[in-house]
Amino acid sequence: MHHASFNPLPREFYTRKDVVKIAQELLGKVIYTSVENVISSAIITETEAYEGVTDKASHAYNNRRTARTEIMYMNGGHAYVYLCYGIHSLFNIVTSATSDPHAVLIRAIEPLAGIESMKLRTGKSVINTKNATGPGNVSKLLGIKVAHSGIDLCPVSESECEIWIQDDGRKVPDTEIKISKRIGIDYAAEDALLPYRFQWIKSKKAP
DNA sequence: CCAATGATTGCCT
DNA sequence: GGCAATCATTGGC
Repeated sequence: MHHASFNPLPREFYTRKDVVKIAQELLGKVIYTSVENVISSAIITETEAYEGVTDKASHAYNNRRTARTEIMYMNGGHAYVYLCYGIHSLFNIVTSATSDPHAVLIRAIEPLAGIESMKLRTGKSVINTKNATGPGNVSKLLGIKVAHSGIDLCPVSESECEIWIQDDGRKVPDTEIKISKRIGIDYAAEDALLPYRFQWIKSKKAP
């Protein structure tokens, strides 16, 4: 049922205009990382959309361009990774076209593979394989660092890529998607209320 | 040059 | 619920 052969999402998935729709569709997709000769993977279970130049919560609000945010102006399908609070690397996926700086923040995952490496990276003896929450933790588990900012998520060959995302066939029912306002952006005034946060809350199986 | 700060986390009471 | 940790980035001087 779930196929895990190398099959990255195509560029066209990321270059669409509607970052909110893409954020929702990323639920159930699988992130793969190949760092330090280890493959890790995890299902995306929580995302947030950041809607470019019109979104007060976005780093690119009002066409703000700095060395850091320049990555957001790349074509869809690139990684935008930045350091938050001096401690945490936050992994985002750039979407839409070149010069339209949309991005999706990955906030929680369900780890699948590379669990032993995740233990080493986090220093934890137990990894939550049901729902590992927190964007800083996501990057730590998968080995994603600020140095990955700007890399292409649409690689041609498996050998030369460090991060990519696949649709491995998991269906996320609309009834299992919780939509709410985004976290930690109180400074964004009325935009802090936008329903741009998506969580896959799996229903418990019947006994 | 330099002070302020953040798309957070984990540990405290 | 409160709050400290910790530093690259940012913007102002």
